[in-house]
Amino acid sequence: MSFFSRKMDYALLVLSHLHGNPDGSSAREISAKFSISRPFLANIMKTLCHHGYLSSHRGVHGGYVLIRKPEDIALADIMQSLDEPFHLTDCSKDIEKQTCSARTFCPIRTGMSGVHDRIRTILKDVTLAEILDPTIRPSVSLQFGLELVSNGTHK
Amino acid sequence: MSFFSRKMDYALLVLSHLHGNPDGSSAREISAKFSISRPFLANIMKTLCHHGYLSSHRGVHGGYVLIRKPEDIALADIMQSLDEPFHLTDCSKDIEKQTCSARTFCPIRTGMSGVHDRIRTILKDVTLAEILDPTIRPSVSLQFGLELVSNGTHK
DNA sequence: TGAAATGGTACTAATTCAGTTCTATTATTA
DNA sequence: TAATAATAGAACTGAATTAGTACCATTTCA
Ligand code: FES
Ligand code: FES
Repeated sequence: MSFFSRKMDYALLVLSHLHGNPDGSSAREISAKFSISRPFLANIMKTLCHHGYLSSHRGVHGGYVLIRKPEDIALADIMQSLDEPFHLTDCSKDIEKQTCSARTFCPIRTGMSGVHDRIRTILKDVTLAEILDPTIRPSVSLQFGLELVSNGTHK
Repeated sequence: MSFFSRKMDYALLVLSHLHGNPDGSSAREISAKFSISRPFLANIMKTLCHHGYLSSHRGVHGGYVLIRKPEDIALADIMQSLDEPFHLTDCSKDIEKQTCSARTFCPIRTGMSGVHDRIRTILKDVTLAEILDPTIRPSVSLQFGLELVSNGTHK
């Protein structure tokens, strides 16, 4: 299984396409362009509209328009709207409610929580704007820095 | 669905437990300690043994021993051994083979590839050693730095 | 009035995940 | 030497999730 569901993936295509088409576009157009099942894509676009990413217009020349700024749409947001919030393991959900039976003696609890946070930081940090134009983010160079340091100390 | 499968999660518990028990431990012991289905856990341990993380000893006082250094076991390795290598989307697999039909005009191809790399970097970078003792890694402080910088320029 | 779009909901099929089952082999111990 | 407790290996099943359909209603416009 992929990390991102197809809904998530298709949603990013939709949002990106609509960003390039400020006058809007319909489910038919987008499904044709990317060879995606039309009714499936239509459902996804309904959901995106419902969550305030798109505005809709019915009728013959209807369609959807992107109404949120790409900089304000984080991957974590889309994920939460379409599927569910990110969590690293089953236990991650439990931990907040403190229901995991192993929590008092679990040898990986703290470590996993750190990994959880690192990935969640990426998902909250990366926006549609960066997906559209990966060069705009300073975090790219920072990430390379991180990679070099860790190789130096660790390998 | 969680990012890590249960197999992955249980494997980390197994490896951590065995690190704390250098004389080894059996599937029975570990399944009892963490309340995990014994045959399921046994399968996981077989796989870990098969991939060279553990050595096994049959018979009445048999069991498994951790034979790889925690610093040399990255999350990406375990994931690959138990499930499949990390990939962000269905297309991520295709892209290497260049079979994705949208690849020539896909508006998110480069951006997604960047996200893919960032997450994969974490999975390759974080080892069992860091899971066991999250304070040992310099990347923790670096990560906080990254968070601060990105908040400063972006929010 | 008919075609083309979204709105809403319920349903189905396919796939994956989680867990089981069974038989064989090895080693210890009484 | 027989019972027991462990791993080895493979096939199988049930449950859950994902991916995709189907249907009908409503809106808009030509
Ligand atoms: S598995 Fe739940 S706290 Fe570690
Ligand atoms: S979806 Fe395959 S290249 Fe973008």
